[in-house]
Amino acid sequence: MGRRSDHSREELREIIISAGHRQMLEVGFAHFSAREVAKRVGYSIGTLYNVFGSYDGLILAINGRTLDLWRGHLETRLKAAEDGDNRLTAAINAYFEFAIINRHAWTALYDFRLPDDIDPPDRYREKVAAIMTVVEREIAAALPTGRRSEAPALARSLLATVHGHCFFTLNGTFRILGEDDPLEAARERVADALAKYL
Amino acid sequence: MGRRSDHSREELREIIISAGHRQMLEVGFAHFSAREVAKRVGYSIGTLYNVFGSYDGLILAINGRTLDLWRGHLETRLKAAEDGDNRLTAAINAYFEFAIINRHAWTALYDFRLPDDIDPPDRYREKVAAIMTVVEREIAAALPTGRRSEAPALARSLLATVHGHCFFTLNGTFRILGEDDPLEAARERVADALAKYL
DNA sequence: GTGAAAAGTAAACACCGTTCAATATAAGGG
DNA sequence: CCCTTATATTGAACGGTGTTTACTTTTCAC
Repeated sequence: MGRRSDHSREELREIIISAGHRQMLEVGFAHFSAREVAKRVGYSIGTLYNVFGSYDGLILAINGRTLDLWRGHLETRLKAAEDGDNRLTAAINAYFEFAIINRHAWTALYDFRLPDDIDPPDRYREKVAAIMTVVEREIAAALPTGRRSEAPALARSLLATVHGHCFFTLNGTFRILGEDDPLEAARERVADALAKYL
Repeated sequence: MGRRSDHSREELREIIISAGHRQMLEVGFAHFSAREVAKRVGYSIGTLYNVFGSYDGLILAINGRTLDLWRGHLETRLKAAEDGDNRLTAAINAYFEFAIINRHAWTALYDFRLPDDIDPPDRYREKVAAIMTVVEREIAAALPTGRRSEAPALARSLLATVHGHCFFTLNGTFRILGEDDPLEAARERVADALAKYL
């Protein structure tokens, strides 16, 4: 067959990413299969390769979708935060909440690694940076006006801090170690880091 | 063939784990192959399955080896720390150092996930707990005598904190975000958490 | 209409984890 | 020493994977 009248290339890309993302949510990175995605969208495996170039390209697109949704979730929760709420607490909660609800897709963000000598495409980097921007804004708002220049570095470090707690929650490490309130632990670490600015 | 006189079952297990660990170091989790390990040790793929039961069993054994080496590295560095050195700084440095030197093997600890409904065998959990014990001891020593009971929870949380920084360093997230001294950032977060005890 | 460009196909390839009937060796009792 | 039994080991077979590529079909501009 040749071009199908019902989908432009851009639409097809979107369709495949949606189906792929859904499959990632269901089966997780370890059992994800490009062939299975092709079967689901009713195209041949060859077409997937024409559109995404490689398996890695497909995964990057799917993980990119997850990053978009994650940032959206973060911003929604922050927008819904009432005045007087601790916005950083809301952000940390949203971080965990998204990861837990979208367990397999979130995990895939870190299960997948590009070859050592290849770095992620700009589109992907921008999505990561976009999440960082949200966090940075909140950290900056929590700092005294005169020390806002420290926000970027602190935000990176606190993102890593929260990530560590979230990761250990989802990969079972905290279960082994007997930690039963990792969310509270993460909030405490963030509070500790901000305490010295008061 | 039948039993080979030169290796007991226990020795064979050891030989396969060693070769497997070496291969993991070289090619990483994504390109790791049980068949390739079998080829390297000169046994058939069937024998590997007799010894380890499954692919997951083999990976667990190899990751267990990595955990053993990691704890050893930690303890060696702590033993070498001079009096007056900040022992926690030494521990954090050792954490990063091991992960960077053994990049692929360390990463495999987190790339691999058991099926959702199966939890790791006791032997594996004990190895994770053993590392935790080392960290806990150091955290306890850094706390005022009266508050040592808080050490376990704090140690878990700080382990997650350092892990987050180390993970973002090795998976490239920090490169995307422009962080160029993640080790220092991790040390600061640990210091922040301990500051309130002074 | 016609022909070039775009879109789509699926067989072929080389790998993978997994199983299992067949086989080879070792150990032990008579 | 032989024969039995338990153990150790094999490798072909199976169904799956990502990837390539020669091929066909469709679309669209002229």
